[in-house]
Amino acid sequence: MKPPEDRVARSHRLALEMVRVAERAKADFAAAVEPFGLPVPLARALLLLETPTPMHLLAEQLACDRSWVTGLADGLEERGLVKRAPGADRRVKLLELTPAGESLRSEVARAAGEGSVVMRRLSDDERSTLDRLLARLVEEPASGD
Amino acid sequence: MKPPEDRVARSHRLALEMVRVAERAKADFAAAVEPFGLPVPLARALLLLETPTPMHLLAEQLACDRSWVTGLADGLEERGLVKRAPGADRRVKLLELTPAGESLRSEVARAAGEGSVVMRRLSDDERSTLDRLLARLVEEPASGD
DNA sequence: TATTGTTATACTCTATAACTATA
DNA sequence: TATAGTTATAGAGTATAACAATA
Repeated sequence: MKPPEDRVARSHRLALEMVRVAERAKADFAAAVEPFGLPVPLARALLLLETPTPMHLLAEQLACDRSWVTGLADGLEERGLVKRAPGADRRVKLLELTPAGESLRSEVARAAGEGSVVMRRLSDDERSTLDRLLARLVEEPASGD
Repeated sequence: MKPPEDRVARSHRLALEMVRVAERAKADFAAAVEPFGLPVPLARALLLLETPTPMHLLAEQLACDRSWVTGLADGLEERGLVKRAPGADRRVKLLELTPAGESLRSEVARAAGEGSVVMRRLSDDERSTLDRLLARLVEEPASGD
């Protein structure tokens, strides 16, 4: 009865550490983005807008509600970074980066990558290993997981 | 100028995946804890109280403000899971598990471990590898990081 | 003066529900 | 009838500021 308990306890400890690292990653992101004067949720959205994107699809990518995206779009539009463009289906609005949005997006992407713990603390090999493990952890459950 | 950009972009992607996995881990924790009828923040605190702990130290372990700990202590006390005991320094209060708190704590710890993605998706070897990588990512920066 | 716990209040990120205009 | 975006409101999880007791 001891060995199974040990695996369980260790798994819990690792889960906690994953959360700690993620918090670190978020803090790094916030720090990397701060010089641009862009609130974090807006920066997250900006990075996803490499290509014109229907608002409901952005909601899906951010794993949030459509109503939250309305506010994000407002914020980005106020700053002149995106514009709402009509979609083929007239219910749909596309969020499309302005030239200012494009250039800010690439600056923010670079800063976010360079500022990340993953960049600063791991070697290329370690990044490959981590990549593989994370893929296991986020992959869709096969039938009956 | 291309290779460095690739490493940067990849690091950012990995950081995003860490966050996704952590969110998964949190959702797993919430699901594991839900049957106990204990709000998540209270469950997190409970798990840290293996031994009687000054409130300001719990705040440190949870990486939150002291004022938040007051509410957590209230919640745990209302449920009969901890009691506030006087410390040596009379400003300090120790949070100490009651017998009910002890037994619930070990049940919750088991459920949280068993419910975690890390437990369900990874082999023992993979857990060891992950452990090593996470340690690199959370370790204190050596002088001049 | 500095620190512990407390209280009241405010803030950030996000969800829910109800609305409108299309489909 | 169902879906896209909007609006107003509400909630969870936290921080901040000011305070009393103690060091």
